[in-house]
Amino acid sequence: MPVAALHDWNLTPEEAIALQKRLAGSIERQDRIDPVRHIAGVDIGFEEGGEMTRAAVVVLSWPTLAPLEQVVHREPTRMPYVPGLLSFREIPAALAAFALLTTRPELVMVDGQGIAHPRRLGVASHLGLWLDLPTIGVAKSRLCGSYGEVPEAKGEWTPLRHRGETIGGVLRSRLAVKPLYISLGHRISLETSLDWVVRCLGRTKLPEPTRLADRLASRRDEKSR
DNA sequence: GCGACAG
DNA sequence: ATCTTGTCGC
Repeated sequence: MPVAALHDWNLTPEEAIALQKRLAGSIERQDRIDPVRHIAGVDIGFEEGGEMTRAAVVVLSWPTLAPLEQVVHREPTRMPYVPGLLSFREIPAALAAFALLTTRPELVMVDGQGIAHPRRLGVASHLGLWLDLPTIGVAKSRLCGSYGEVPEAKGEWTPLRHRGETIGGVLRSRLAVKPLYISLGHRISLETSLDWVVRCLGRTKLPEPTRLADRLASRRDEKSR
């Protein structure tokens, strides 16, 4: 169910932190999710030295992984970058991009952390609460937590732990390449999250939904259409 | 007190 | 995140 106060973006860092702690308590982590026919990949980045925020969303069909729809949205950035508060900087643009979609996906993969966050509310979790959809955090680097060696074979993973909890999995998505940091965002379990990421892997490091969103976002010349 | 620190 | 060319390798 929707959570109140998610839409407040004019917060002091202290207020944002307090809000994160409260919202983290609403994250659901069930094993089973509804039947999946559409998977969205989300990538949020910045341009013009951070002045502009750009959100790209690609919807793929499952199980073919064929892209069905894609949108890009740009808007002025409202918040500075503060480690741990990234979602407040990125989500406004992501929501605007989602509003442009005609398809409502059953599963969303987001570039960034889910609950693998100091207060268990990374951008994937925050977005999942807002959209009330199952989300998975697919990060290319670590925010917090520690882990042991990750086996070399594709699909292998090691738990990412923080303050006595398992907050995610460090996944070898491709041989001889730096691993991905996978964590549940909302309405899904870690195991199911890892399953879906592995199932969406092609020949590259990133799963198809995130990879296509990344690629779409970096095509600098085109506007949303 | 000293680092670390998603995008 | 972004600024940026070529280059090594499957």
